[in-house]
Formats: sequence, C-alpha cells, structure tokens
Amino acid sequence: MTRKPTKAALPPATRASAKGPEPARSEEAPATNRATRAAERRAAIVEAAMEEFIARGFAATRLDDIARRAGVAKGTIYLHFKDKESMFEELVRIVIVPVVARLTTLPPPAGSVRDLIEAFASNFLNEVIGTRRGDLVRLIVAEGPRFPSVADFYYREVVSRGIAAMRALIELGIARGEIRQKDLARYPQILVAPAMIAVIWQSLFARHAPLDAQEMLRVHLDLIFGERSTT
Amino acid sequence: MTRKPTKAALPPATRASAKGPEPARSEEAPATNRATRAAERRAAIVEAAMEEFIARGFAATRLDDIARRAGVAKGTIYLHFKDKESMFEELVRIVIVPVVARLTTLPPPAGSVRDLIEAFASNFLNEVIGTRRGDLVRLIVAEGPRFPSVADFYYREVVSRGIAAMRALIELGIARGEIRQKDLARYPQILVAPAMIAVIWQSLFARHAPLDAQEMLRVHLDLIFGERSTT
Amino acid sequence: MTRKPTKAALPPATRASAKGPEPARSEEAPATNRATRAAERRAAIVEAAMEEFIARGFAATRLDDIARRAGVAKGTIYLHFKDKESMFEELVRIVIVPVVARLTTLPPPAGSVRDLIEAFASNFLNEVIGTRRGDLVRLIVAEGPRFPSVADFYYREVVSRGIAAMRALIELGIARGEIRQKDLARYPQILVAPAMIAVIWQSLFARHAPLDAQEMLRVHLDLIFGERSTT
Amino acid sequence: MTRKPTKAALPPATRASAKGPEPARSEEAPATNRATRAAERRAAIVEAAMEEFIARGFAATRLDDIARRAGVAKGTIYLHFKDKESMFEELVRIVIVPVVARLTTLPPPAGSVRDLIEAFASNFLNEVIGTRRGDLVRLIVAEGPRFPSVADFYYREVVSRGIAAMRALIELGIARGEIRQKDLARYPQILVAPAMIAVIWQSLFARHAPLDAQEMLRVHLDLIFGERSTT
DNA sequence: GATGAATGAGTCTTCATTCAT
DNA sequence: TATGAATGAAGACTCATTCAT
Repeated sequence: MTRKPTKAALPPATRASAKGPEPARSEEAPATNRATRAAERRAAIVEAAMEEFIARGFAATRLDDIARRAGVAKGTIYLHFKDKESMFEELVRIVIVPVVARLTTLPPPAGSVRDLIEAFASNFLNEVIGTRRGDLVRLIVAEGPRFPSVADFYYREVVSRGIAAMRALIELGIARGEIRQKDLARYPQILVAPAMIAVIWQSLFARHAPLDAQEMLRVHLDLIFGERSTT
Repeated sequence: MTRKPTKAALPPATRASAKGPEPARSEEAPATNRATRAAERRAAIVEAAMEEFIARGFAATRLDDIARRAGVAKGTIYLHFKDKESMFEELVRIVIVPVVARLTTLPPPAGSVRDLIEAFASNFLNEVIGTRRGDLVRLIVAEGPRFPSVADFYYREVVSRGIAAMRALIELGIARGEIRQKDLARYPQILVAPAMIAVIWQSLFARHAPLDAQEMLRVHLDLIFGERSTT
Repeated sequence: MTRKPTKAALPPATRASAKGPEPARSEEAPATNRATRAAERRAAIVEAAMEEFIARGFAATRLDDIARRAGVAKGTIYLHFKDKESMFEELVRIVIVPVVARLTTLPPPAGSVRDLIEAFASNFLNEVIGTRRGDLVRLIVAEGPRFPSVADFYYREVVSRGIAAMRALIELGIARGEIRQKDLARYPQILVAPAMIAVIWQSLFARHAPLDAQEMLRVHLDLIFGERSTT
Repeated sequence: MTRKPTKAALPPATRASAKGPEPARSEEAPATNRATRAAERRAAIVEAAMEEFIARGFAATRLDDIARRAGVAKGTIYLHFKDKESMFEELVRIVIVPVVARLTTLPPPAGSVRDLIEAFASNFLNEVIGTRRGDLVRLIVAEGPRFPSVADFYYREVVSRGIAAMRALIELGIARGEIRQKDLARYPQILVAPAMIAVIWQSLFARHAPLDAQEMLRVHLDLIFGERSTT
C-alpha cells in the first residue's frame, strides 16, 4: 500500500490552526439565512482543502478528508466545485487574490527606499514565511508543472507584478543613490531570492536548522544598500 | 479521475514506448552475464522512475509507466525495490550521491575566491539549472514534507554540506578582503539563493519569461564582490 | 460514468431549461386557486418524466432533469410521488389510461370488417407510430422485465383487451366471409404484429431505412382479406 | 433508494443457466496454459455480462455483479474491456457475430420455398424465441436509442441481411407460384413480424398468457402460402 | 530471475431522498 | 405548499502488489 504510509507519516493534520477570521465549523453559530450558511460552508471547504492539499499535495489528497475536515458531506463539495482538479485551481485563486489585493494597496510612499523594502520584507516575514501562505507558495512550486493554469495564474497575478514592483523600487533606489549597483534593476529576482529561499527552508528544513529569516533578510539588504551605520 | 488531465498535459513520455514483442532493453551493450544484465535493468528502472517522478510527482506516477519506460515488466521492479515508496526514497539517494561525490571532489584550489565561486556557479548552470538534476531539486521541494526521510537525506548530504562549503568560501573571501560584508558568512543561503530561484524559475515560468540565469548570477556576484573593473 | 455519452447523444432536452430566477411554469394559463396550480404542476411533472424516461430509460433518468424540465423544484416531485420507482409505475398508468379509454370508445359500427380494421390502423398510424405514444411502447418493452407491475398493467389494460377486440373482429370477419383463414382467430397477434414492428422500427432504424408503415399495413391487410379490386 | 428495489425485484439471477457449451467458471478445470485461462475468463465475463445486462438493462447493471457472476475480480473486467459502455457494445457484437455466421451458412436450397421458410422458422423457434438470444433482441430494442452504435451494428449485420434474405425467398416464392401476393416482396418485415412479436411476448407476457409460437408461425405461413391440404 | 494476468482496496463522482426554511 | 441545499450510499474505475508460470 502506497498511500497509507504516506498518510501515516502525516498525523491527522494540525487541524485547529484556522487561518481565516473564524473556523466556520458547523454546530457553532446557528447562522441566520441560507446564503450565509452556504458561504460559511464554502469557506470551510476552501480552508480544509487548502490544509489538505498543502499537507499531502494534489494527488494524495482525498476529498473524503477534505469533507471530514470541513465538517460537510462529501457530496457538498460538489455543490461548490466541479471536481477535484478545478477545486484545486480555484482554490489557489481564492486564496491568492485577497493577498494580491492587499499588497497592491499597501505601499505607502514613505521614507527611504530601504525603509520601503524593509516594510515589505517585514510584512512578508509576518504574513508569508512560516505561515499557511508560505506553504501555498511551496505547493505551487510543487504542483505547477502539472497545473499549468495554476502556474500561469500565479505568474500573472503574483510573480510578474511582484517583479515589476521590485524593479520600480530598485530603480528609485538607484536614482536616489541608495543603491549603487545599476544592474540590479535587470534582475529584481535577486532582491526577492533570499525571501523565497526562507519560505522553502521553513517548510523543509526548519526542523534540522531553524533559520532566522528576519536577520537573513537584513543582511541581504545590507548587501544591497550598504551596511547601516545605525542598527 | 485525478491523473487524466495531468497525463494529457504530459504526452506519454519522450522515451521508450515499446509495445511489440521485443522488450526494448536499455539500448546499451548487449551484456553477457547475469549480474550485468540485472545491473542494467536496475539502472534502467532508476532512470525511468526518476523521469516519471519528476514529470508527475510521487503519488501520480504509475509503476506501470515506469516499467514500460524502463522496458521491463511490472513485477521486475519488485525484484529491485521493496515498494513504490522505498523506491522513491532510494532513488533520490541513488541519483544524489554521485553528484555530491563529484562536488566534494571538484574545488580546484585556483585563483581568487570570486573565481572559485564563479567556477561553482558555472558548473551549477551547466549541470543543474534547466536539467533533470534541477527538476530533482523541485521534486524534493515538492515531496519533502511527505517524505521526511528524503528531506532529511537531502539536508544532510547536500544542503548542510553546501552551506558549510559556501560559508568556508565566504570566510576565505572576507579574510582575503574580497568580500566586505562580514555578516554574509552567517547566511551563506544568500549566496546560493539566486541560483535556487533560477532552478525553480526555469521549471515554472521559463515559458512566460525566460531568465538569463548566467547573467543574473554574475550580477549577484558583483553585488557581493563589487563590480569588476574588467568585463 | 454511465450516462455521459448517453447525455451527449441526447442534447439537454428540447424543452424548458429555465435556470434563472423565474420558475418557468407550464406556459399554459396562470391559474388562480391552489388545487389547480397543484394539478398543473403534477401534469407538468408527468409530462416531463415521460419525456425523460423515454429518452433515457428508467435507471439513467435523473429526477433533477425531470424537475428542471417540469419547471419545479426537485423536492416538489416528492409531494406528488412516493419515489422514482412508483413515479415510473404510476406514470405508465396515467398515460395509458386515457388512451385505453379512447380506444374502447372508438369502434364506430361502420361498414365492413376490413374498413373497421383499416380505421383502427389509420388511427394507430397517426396516434402511435412515430409518436411519443409509440416510444412509450418501446419503453415498456425495455423496462417490463424490471417492472413486473408495469408489464402486468400493460398486459391487463392494453394487450389483453386489444387481443380480445381483435379476436372479435377477426371472428366477425370470418363469419361474414371476409376472412378466409379460420385459424387467424386463435392468433390475433398476427394481425397486430406488423403494426408493432413498425413502432419499433421507427425508433431504431428509421435513420437507416425509413419504413412506409401505412403502405406496409395495407399490404398486410391485403394478405388477410385478399387484395382489393378497387384501390 | 432506487436501485435496491430494482435489484430486489430480480432475485440474484437465474445463474446456472449456462448457454454456451460450458459454464467456464473457475475452480473447475485447471486448464493448462495461460492463454487458455485468459480466454476462459473472458468467455465467463461475456457470459455473465450478457446475463446481467439482459436481466437489468445497461444502466442498472453493476460491474460488481458481473464480476461476481463470472467468478473474477472487478479489475479483471478491465483487462478485457475498456469500460462498461464499450463492454456492452462489444458484447452485442461478440454474441451476434457467430449467430449471423451460422445463419448465412445454413440455407440448404432444398424443397419448396415454404419448406425453406419453415426450416428457418423452426430454427428461430429453437434458437431464439424464449432463449438468451431472444432476450438479447429485446435488450437491443431497449437500449438501441441510447447506443446508436449497437443499433447500427444490429441493423447492418442482422436486420438488413435478414430482410434481404427474406425478400429473396419471397420473390422466389412468387416466381414459383407459391406466394400469390406480389406486394409482399416490398415488405419482408411482414413475414418476420409474428416471429419478432413472439420473441417480445415471451419476455414480457409469457407469465400471463403463454404463447404457442410454433403454432402461431404456422398459421402465419398458412396465411401467406395458403393452408396446406396435408397437415 | 522475469513476466504480466489477476486482485481488491481505495478514490472520485453521482444522484435519490430528506428536511429546514 | 414549494424549495433546493445537504446528505451519504452506491457504483465505475485505478493501480500497487502478488504469484503462478
């Protein structure tokens, strides 16, 4: 048996690690109207599916488990999603869209470029690295080749925008004299690389060698902007 | 069905599709004695399995496909591996060990630290980024959480050693005055991050936005060592 | 999946596909009082169910489709019928009873026996062969073995009566000297056989080889009554 | 529950009513080589599937039941047939082809046309009416509209040939003066109609009113050829 | 050793039926 | 009465693993 051991290796999941505002499990709030109930259920399914897909990957995830975790019957899933595959694809969209929305709103044009980027980094540290959102990034890396539409979506919505935003910042930094190396603007990936590595590191190796992502990012920024006199 | 679309996206494999009477053995030498034959078969299985696992991930890979691609019968796989799961785990070891062996041999004590690292990078560019070996890295990222033993092994054999080696180089660079930022030695991950990002980028986004990995790595080294006067 | 191809072959029904806010009631009069409304709904369900059962057979018909076609909610069906099975059984009764009623009324004591039978045949041609009613016959042939009660009912109400009526006519024909072969009265089935074959032929083979049922029946009657001098 | 009652209505099938030369169940003959075993299994599956499809119709038949009846595991069916649907389609071909083969061989040009047709009829009586083969005809009538390919095949292989053969015989009969009514050659269906009705009658109404098919066919032939002086 | 037919547990998906609104 | 969201039992199909040849 192949899948069983795989399951055994992953204890019934971390469960109650509700990410959204509320677990939206049933039995709790009676809720009032039907639409609300339906929305809650849908949210519960999304939440549960995310958890399971992250824990086991697409192919090894069982809809049965998602249903159980969401506290709904198996058939209910099919009231919200066409099938497992499109559930996965929609899921990524559902989870990513609000993140993108927030990010595109954020940038308050304050202080120096370094301050701006540090704000970004700090945000990233709190909201992505080591969180469910970080795991989602790893999930996309894992399943991307088998779900081109997911990779496409992620590139379009997140990567290309992120790269563009970083490039703009870098160019600003160069213009203001904060960044010396002009070529950096051609490869904004360099700016983000350590952050991405931190995300992956936390998923895979945190157990063996915990990584102080915050400090690493600071060192990286020092590399780009020069070390700060004031720490 | 879970795999159908995935299969559609991945045409029935690029290799052997022998279906007729002839087993289509591994194309190499005819070989004479039994031990050799067995070793060849095993090698063919390893090769085929790697290919399939990389293309579809662990759960979605069918032993049937591996067998067909390797030109052996399904049962034969079980003469070499206990089951699918341990096959996967052994596989990673089998493929990684020679790579590590080569890397630990490599370091030719030549010129400057930057030259050394550039040699490394160049090697990495040719042998990893955009190759099967690069895909293996993505595979480990993908399956790591479900195969702790694989993640462990990879950390122990590759990551920790790589980090240690990089740290040694960085310290050497600092000692020789080639690298100004002392803190870098605490986070050798920063040195490797762009290379890893390049690996992942090629798997996922090459189609949308091809990345000139070589040039990116050069820019990154300029950042660390300062821009070269000559170039 | 069992039904997919079947569905593909049968475009989502020719009728109502109302999905929007409006229930798309039965198109007839708006009706005022409740009893009337209920009766109308029931009629719509019966009509829709018949259509679907004929198109797909009992097992492959979905209550969902019936409801949609009838323009009612799925639950409404259960206000009128106990379950799918008894719905099917009642349906056949509901549809057949008025037909039988009409037939037993028909026989206008006109001219010769041949004229009488020709009147019958002509009626059958117009009202059964190639119509919904003809498909019902095929449906009963198809589902009879799985619905003994339906077969029983059909035998009792239609077949045995029809046979008896035909026998009476044949005997009359023999008595009057119109029919020479006396044994025919023992097998009135022979008289009806071509008509039944025509019904089935239209369902199955009309596409390959259209059949002029009217002319065939005429030839058949000529066989029994002798060819007419005038025609 | 819809399918359960349907099942209940049909007691676990008549089972041991093996039609072919031998039941080909397992456990009996040890068989020698693999190919033979496989062929036996395939035959058992075909036999079992026919039985079940006839008893319940396509949609209501469960592969589980077919497997159980054939004495094989569910998966084994898929070694021989792509899916339920193509199993059904192939089945009809598999069962019909040898029948057609035999029929096209049969006709020994002996005696009078009536004798020839009586030989046919007698054959039909023994080999079709009231047998598995007869049920198959009913099955095709039942499922034809949902399986155009089956109806097509049946028309091409059986119906059109049968009609052509009957027409030839009728024309011969007319030429020899055995058949008076010339128009009959235009509708050979009339010649076959009572036989078909007998087939259907036996499936549906035998319980209520057994039909002496042999005698009925004789009467029908008397109608066409004139009553025999000797009998 | 090598084979590949056979197995049957496991998974996705459907749909008749129920019931709170 | 009418609704339709929710349920979960049932059924088609897959595939890792075994074992007789």
